[in-house]
Amino acid sequence: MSDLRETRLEKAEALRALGRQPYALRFGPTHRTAALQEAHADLPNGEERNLEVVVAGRVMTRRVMGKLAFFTLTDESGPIQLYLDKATLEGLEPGAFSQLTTLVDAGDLIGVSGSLRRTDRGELSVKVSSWTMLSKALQPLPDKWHGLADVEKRYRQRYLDLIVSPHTRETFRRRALLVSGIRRWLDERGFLEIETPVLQSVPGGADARPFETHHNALDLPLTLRIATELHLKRLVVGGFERVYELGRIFRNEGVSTRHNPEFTSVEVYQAYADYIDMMELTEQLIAAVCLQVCGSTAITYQGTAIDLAPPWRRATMHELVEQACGLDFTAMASRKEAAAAMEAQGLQVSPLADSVGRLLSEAFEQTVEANLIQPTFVLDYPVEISPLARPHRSKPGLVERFELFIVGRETANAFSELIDPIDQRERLESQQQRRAAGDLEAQGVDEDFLQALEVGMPPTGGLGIGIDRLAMLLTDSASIRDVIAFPLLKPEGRAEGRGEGRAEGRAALRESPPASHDPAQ
RNA sequence: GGGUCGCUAGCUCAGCGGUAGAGCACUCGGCUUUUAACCGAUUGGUCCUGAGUUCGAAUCUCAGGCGACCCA
Repeated sequence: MSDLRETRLEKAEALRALGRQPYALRFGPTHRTAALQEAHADLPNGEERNLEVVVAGRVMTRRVMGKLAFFTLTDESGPIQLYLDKATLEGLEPGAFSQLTTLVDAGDLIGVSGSLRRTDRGELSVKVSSWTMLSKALQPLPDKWHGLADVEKRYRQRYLDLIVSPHTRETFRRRALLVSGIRRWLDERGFLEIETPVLQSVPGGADARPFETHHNALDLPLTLRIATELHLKRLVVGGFERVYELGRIFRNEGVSTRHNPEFTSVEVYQAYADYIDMMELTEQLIAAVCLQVCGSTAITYQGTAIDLAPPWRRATMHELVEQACGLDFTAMASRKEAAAAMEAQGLQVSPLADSVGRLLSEAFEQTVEANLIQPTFVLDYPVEISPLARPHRSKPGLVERFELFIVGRETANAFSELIDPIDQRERLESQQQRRAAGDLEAQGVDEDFLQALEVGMPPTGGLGIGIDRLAMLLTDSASIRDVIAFPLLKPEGRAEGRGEGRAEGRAALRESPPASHDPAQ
């Protein structure tokens, strides 16, 4: 409501009139609040410690009672109580107490200095002797007790969610630890992170529709990358034996609790390795970062206990499908036979699935996937759905590929990479035909990538891990939007009305005196 | 793409055909040990948007917007 905002603007002006700037330049806290809480846990109730501390943060709650007041101040590490005693504050500066209690609102950022005192009720507090306004908030905080319950508002105004929800802060803190932990683990093992282009002429490396954009100066249509795979492989051709890239991927797809159009992956390539090596790498890497982030490899996800201690279960797709629905796809001689068997089991058969291998994959999705709760490597995929993976060393029609499933979700995908340039060309051309036939997710032919393979690529193991899904797992988050700070949402319908409000606000600000921080003055 | 649910004060919510409500926040007054402080008074509304039904719509109907969840 603009009334609340007007009141706060008036308070900002009142501060200026008193010689207190509502927006400070800098401030030097001596401590974080959590460090104080920990270091002075032994301070008895009702006693004071003769130590000068300076803390800064956001005022979360105010309790004013005449000549004494208590505020809760929160910095990134957590809260601490401010003990505001009129006699102490006004001893140094007349009016300081009443200014503090009338011109500082919940939501403002302030800095205080004072000594430490534990109140009679046992709350460690900074007994404030002086205070500084650091940033005057014009908007009120959400309800201090209920917080921000509106899920949509939590996503649209994540800053509010972060201010009032410690749990949300912890989620993004853990995500940051996860990302840095993965990089550190790989760096320590000699992997180099090399950045590859986001803007590409030929999207490749995955089956997905890309976002399309345009380069003006070159008058060139471009797409945002749907994978980092083909460029990282070029780097392996170039002689880097261990490379990775952790970064943003863009796929022009729907939004769900498991999909955001932009998401984060890490792809890892190791020369002279195969998919067996990548399985080991995957479980070691994920177990290590889980231990760092969660303190244990035994975690709980949405009420289910998950054990990420290696080694993890390994089973072929054929075995898992047979166990789940009794269908032995190794015995299926034709698509027709496989389709009939699936329909007899009550499974859905898509007309787009034009081979035994694609039907196997559909049967897997329908009968197995959701039940793979504990970490499971699913091995040996049909070649038709794996155009970049090497043919299996002993199983015709299959490739050396695994996907990792945890809590029913695909979390990683890896191959013994296909390095035979002739085979690769045939596979991509076959993809191209599907594309021409209307499969918008089928890959195109990247001639430069094929050229690179012809120069000679060492046998290589490659791996991709979905960082967002891993973050969901390690933060016990039900939706991918809970682990993406600013998930994609449609613009609000009421944007016009709000825009007008903001325009008024800017105009109002311009009416205030000329900026005193102009260096020319 | 289909289904279910939601959208009312800054926040959290009630109201479900008859004057638009509560708690917190805000404003004012009181209060030197509170921590969802308390006590008293006041203020605050495009009931998501539009159309329809009706003497009368936040409430019923239809269409649309945004979101959540489930299914594909």
